[in-house]
Amino acid sequence: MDATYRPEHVEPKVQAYWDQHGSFKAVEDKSKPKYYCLSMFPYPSGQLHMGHVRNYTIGDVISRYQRMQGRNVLQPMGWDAFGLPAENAAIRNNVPPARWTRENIAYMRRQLQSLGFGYDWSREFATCDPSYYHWEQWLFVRLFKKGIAYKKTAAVNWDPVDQTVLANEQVIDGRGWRSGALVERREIPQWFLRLTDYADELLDGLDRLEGWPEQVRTMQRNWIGRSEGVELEFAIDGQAEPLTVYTTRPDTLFGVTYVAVAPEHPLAQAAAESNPQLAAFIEECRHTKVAEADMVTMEKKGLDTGFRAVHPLTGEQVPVWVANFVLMAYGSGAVMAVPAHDQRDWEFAQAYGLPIKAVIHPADGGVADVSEAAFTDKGVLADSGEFSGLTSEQAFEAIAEVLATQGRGRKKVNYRIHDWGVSRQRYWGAPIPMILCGTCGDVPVPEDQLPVVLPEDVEFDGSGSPLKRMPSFYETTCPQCNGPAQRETDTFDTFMESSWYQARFACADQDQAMLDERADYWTPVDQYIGGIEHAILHLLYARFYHKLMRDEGLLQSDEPFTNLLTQGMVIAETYYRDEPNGGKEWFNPADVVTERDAKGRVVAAKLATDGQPVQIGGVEKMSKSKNNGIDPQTLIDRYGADTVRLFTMFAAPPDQSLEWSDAGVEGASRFLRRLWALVHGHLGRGPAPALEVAALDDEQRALRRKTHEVILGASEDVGRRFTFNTAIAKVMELTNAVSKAADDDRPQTRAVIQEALEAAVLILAPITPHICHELWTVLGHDDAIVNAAWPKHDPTALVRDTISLAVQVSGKLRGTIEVAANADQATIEALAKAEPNVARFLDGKELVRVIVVPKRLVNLVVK
RNA sequence: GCCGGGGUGGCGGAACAGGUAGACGCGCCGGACUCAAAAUCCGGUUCCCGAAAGGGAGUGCGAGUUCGAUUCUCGCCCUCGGCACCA
Repeated sequence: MDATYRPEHVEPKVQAYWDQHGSFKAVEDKSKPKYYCLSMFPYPSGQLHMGHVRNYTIGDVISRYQRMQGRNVLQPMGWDAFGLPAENAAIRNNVPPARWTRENIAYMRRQLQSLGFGYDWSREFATCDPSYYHWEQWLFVRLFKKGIAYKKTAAVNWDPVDQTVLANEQVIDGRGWRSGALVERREIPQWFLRLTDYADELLDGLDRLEGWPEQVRTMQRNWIGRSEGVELEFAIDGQAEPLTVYTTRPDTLFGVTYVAVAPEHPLAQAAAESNPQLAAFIEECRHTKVAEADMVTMEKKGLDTGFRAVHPLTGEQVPVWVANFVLMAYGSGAVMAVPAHDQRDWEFAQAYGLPIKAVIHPADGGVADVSEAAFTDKGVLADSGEFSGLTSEQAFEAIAEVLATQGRGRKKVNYRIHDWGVSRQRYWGAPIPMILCGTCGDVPVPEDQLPVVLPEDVEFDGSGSPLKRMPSFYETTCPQCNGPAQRETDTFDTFMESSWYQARFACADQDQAMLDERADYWTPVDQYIGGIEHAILHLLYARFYHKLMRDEGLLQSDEPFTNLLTQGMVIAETYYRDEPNGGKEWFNPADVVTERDAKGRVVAAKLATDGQPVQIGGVEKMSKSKNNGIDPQTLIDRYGADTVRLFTMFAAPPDQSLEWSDAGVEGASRFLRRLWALVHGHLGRGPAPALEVAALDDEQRALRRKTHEVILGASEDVGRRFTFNTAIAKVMELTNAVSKAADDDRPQTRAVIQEALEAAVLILAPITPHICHELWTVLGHDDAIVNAAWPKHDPTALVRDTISLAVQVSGKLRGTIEVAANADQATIEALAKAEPNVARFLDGKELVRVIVVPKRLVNLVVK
C-alpha cells in the first residue's frame, strides 16, 4: 500500500476492476427484490456541469447503498439526444447535428465513467437512435388509430428566432423559453395527444404519490388546474350562434350586468369589422399581451362591441364588451360578468360605469356591501327569481338543472391544461410517422414500414427545417391508395422521447417490440432523481405517457416513478467589475482571490491576474451569464472523482442548494488523505488480532460504542433520510476518534480500530467508491467492497454503564452529572442537587418541582 | 395576489420524537515541525463580561402555550422557487 493517497492511481485501477467484472450489469432475477434507481438522463450538450455531477452522485450513492442492502439494482444511463442546441451548433459550425451529438455523447460518457458511477452501460441508448424512436413512432400510430392522437389547426406560439412552434409551457412571459424572443401567434395544422382525457387520472394519482415531494404534487395540481362549473349560453341579437361562457359561480347568474369576450374572440372580430376603434383596441391588446410582463398590474381596459346578449333565465339584455383581461385560451374565451361578486368584474364595472347588482348576501344575515369591493363569499341568493333564498351550494345545482332542461347550459369540468401539441417544425427530432394523401387524408405509416428514419446527412442554412427541402424524404406513396403522397416533415417534441425512456431501459435490446415482460420486472422506477425545474413538464408528460403505455397493454403499473428526489441547485459566488458603458464584466470564481479580516470575514476580492479589486456580487445559480460556473473536469483532474463526490454530498443535503467552495473541496480531499493515512498507519503495525468484546476496557469499549453509534446513525441518514452530509459527518467523528486512539498499540485496541475503520470504509463506499475499494482490500478482504453488505450495528455495543445528564435549574443549564445507567429517580435527584454549581442556584430557594427526562436531563424548578 | 420552501456563528451546515443550540467541515487565531514557506500535526474559535471558575445574551421580529421552544400556536418581516387577470 502507498504511504500517500494517489487518486490518479487508485481510480483508474478500480474502474478497470468494475469493468472487467461486469460489476454493474443488471440481470433480471425474480428471487431478489429489485431496485430501479434512475437519474434524469442528460442532454448531450458537450460537457458535464456541476448540476449533472450532483444529480448523478446522489443517484449512484442510493444505488450502491441499495445494492449493499441486498437488492438487485438497476442503474442505467442514456442520452436525451434530440433538441435545438444540436441544430444551432450545426448552423454555427457547419457540422451535422447527428455528428455533433454523437461526439458530445462520446466525450460525456468518458466523463461519467471517470466519476465512477455504477451504470449498466449495456443498456445505454440515445433517443436519436432509430432503434429507440422506432417504438415512439409505433405507439403514435396506435394512438392515432385509437383517436388519442389527432390533428387540428390551432393557433400556436411561433418562435420567430428558433422558427418553431412552442408549447404553452415553453412560453415564459410571452417569450420563447430558449431563444427569449417575443412569441407570435400563427395558425398551423398540428398533431396533438389527448392529455385532457387523462387530466382527472393525472390529478387523482397525485394523492397516491406519497414518495413525491409535496411541492411537486402541488405544482402539478395547479398546472392541471381542474375547476367545476357550468357552461351556459347567451343568445346574441343578430347572430345565429349563441355566446358560450363558463362560470364556477352559477349561483351569481342573476347578478350578471354585462358579458365580456377576449380580444381574439370571433364575436369581437365580427364587431371590429364595422368599428375601427374596436379594431384598433384589439390590435393594441395583441401587442401588449405579450409585451407586458406584469399583467396583474395592467389596467383593465375594454370597449363595448354594440352586441346585446340575452340572459338565459331572465331574458334581459346585457351589453357585450371586449375586455383585455379575458383569456381566449381558457374556457370559451368569454365570461359572464358579475361585478357584485367578482373583484375583477367589479373593477371593470367601476371603470366603465356598468351596473353592479348584488344577488348574494352573507349566510349569517345582513346585506352584502359592494360599494368598496366585490362580495366574493358564498352565501344566500336574493333577487334571483325562483332561486331566491337558496344557499350558493343549493343554487349551483338548481340553476345548472334548469339550464340543462332548457338546453342552454350544462355542468362542466374545465382544466387549465390543454391537449399536448407534439409537432415541431424542426429537423433534429423523431419524424412523425404520418403521410398526407390528397385522396385519403392523413394516413399512418404502416407498422412494417417503421421506423421512419431521420436522414442524418443534411445541410443547414439556418432557415427552417431541411426536411422540407428534401423530396427524397417527403415524397412517398399513400399506403392506402398507392397514389402520390407526402410525408409529414414535422418532428416530435423532444419531451416525447424523455417520457418513456425509463421503461425502455428495462429492455433496451428488444428489437421486436416497444417493451417486453422485463418492463414489468423493473418498472416502476423506485427512486427517480432530478432537478426541480422538471417538476411540471417532464414529470407530467412521463406520467401521462406511462398511462398511455399501460392502456396499450405494454406494462401494468399506473405511475412511472414511485419516489422522487428533487435535488437543489448548485450555486457559487459571483464577482464583477462595472464597465464604463453601464454593463458588468463577470469574473469566474476560479480567477478571483479573496481577502479576510482577523475573524475570517471576507472583506475584499481581487482578480488573480491583475491584482485589482473586483466587486462581490452575491451567491447565485451557476450560469454562463454570471460566469460563475465551475468545470467539474478541472476538479476531477486535480483532486480525483472521490473528492468531488465527497464534497458534493457533504456540503448540503441533496434537496437544498449547494454552494460551491474551493476550500470545501480542499477539506474533502484532506479528509480522504487522512483516512488513507489512518489505514496505512494501522496496517503498519501488523495484522490486528480478533476482537474479544469481553476483554475490552472502558476506553476501548467507548471507541467500539462510537463505531456502532455511527453505523446506526449513518444507516438512518443514508437509507431513510438521504442526508448524506450528516452520514459523512458521523464517519468523520469516528475517524477523529480512531486517530486519537491510534498511538495505543495494545492488541485489543488494534482490534477495535480495525472494526472502526472497516465500518467507516463500508459507510463511505457508496459515496467514495474508489478509495473504499482499495482500503477494503488492504484491510484484508478478498471479495471486493462492491459485493459487501452494509454494516449492522451491535446493540450490545451501545450499552453504557454511566450516562451524562444535564441539570437545569428552572430551565437553565447549571451543570452535568454522571450517573449509573440504571440509577433510580431518587439517586438522580440527589446527585443533581449535590452538583456544586447547581447547589449554588438552589440555595435559599424553594424547590417546587423536579422533572427527570430519562437519559437526557433533570430540571429542578425553584420559586 | 395565491401556493410551496427557507431564515441558526465569519461561511456551508447539525440538532430526526418539545429536552445540554452550534455536530461535522471551511475559514480564522495560537502553537509544533521547518533556515523559510507549503504540506502535516496539536490547541482554541457564537457574542458580551471575566485570568479562570463562572455569569449574561442568543436560532429573522413580536406575542403565546410549557418546568423547558430552533422545534408547537398566532401575528408580522425578509428571502428563494412556482403559478399568475383561470371566469
